[in-house]
Amino acid sequence: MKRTILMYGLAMAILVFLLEYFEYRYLVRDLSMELLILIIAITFTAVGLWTGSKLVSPKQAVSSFERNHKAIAYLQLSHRELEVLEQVAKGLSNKEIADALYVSVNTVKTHLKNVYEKLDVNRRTQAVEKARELKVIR
Amino acid sequence: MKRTILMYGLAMAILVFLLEYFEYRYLVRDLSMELLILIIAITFTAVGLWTGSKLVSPKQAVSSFERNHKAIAYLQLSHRELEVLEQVAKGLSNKEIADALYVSVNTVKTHLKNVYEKLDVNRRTQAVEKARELKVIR
DNA sequence: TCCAAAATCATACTTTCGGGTGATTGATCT
DNA sequence: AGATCAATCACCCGAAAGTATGATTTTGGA
Repeated sequence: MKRTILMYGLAMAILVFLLEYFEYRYLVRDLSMELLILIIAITFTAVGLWTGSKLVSPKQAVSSFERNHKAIAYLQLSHRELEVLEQVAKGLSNKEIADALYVSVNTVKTHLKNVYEKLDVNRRTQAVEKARELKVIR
Repeated sequence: MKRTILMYGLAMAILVFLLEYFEYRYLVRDLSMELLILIIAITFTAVGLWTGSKLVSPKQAVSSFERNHKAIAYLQLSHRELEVLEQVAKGLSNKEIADALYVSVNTVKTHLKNVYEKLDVNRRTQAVEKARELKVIR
């Protein structure tokens, strides 16, 4: 980002210098003033476009998921509850989650029960829905 | 898109004209040649940036969801099955889906059974997962 | 018009979920 | 030392979800 801006500054300085020096000194008598301006205009439009694309494209390239820690804190979701919720989102059954986390099914159920309460839902599908909306899970 | 390009062409023509006419005719003796070039360069860099943002931003502004009709066709998902799947993704229960679509719970179950088979899963949560991956549902 | 696919519903059965209640353990804070 | 909370597990029960099988009606094309 900063680098792009620096690059732009540098490129612009060089271009100004080159245009000034070469075109002004040697071409100004051969080329018409209109044509010179046109060339400069096109050149810097291109520079602007290029710079713009450099500045903008990273934003859309990154698949943006930033976990909403504020929401998690607000909802008072514990670490374990969050883990279980993530497994649910992957489509696992309680049994599978239990095996994955090395706990009993009953523990998974207890965690899920708490999650449902905190998210104010009463089904795993709704919990996943809501957690996604709140950017609590991917 | 086409409009933006047209706008750019028009703006550029006007700017070239203005710069040519006013600055060249009246300022060229007051301003140094270097300064004139600098002004033009900055102006068209700005134009380039603006145009670039106009051309690029729509892509990222639109929350891109294009239903993958090929996947639907490949999976042989019927219209009704897709509808049920969408309701499931919203977190509704079979009963709620039945009410929403004016059919019996048994019908919903039958549709879901077919969906599971076609998606090669055996739970609603997995079905939603997979359907999302395949861009079959939002 | 006829056929195949889609849509509908039913019945029966098994498994999974969700809700309720209660209990133990370990860590942290006061 | 006592209070608090996260994490763990158990048992029960009813509701929901999923499986299997079969049947009827609609409907869109050949």
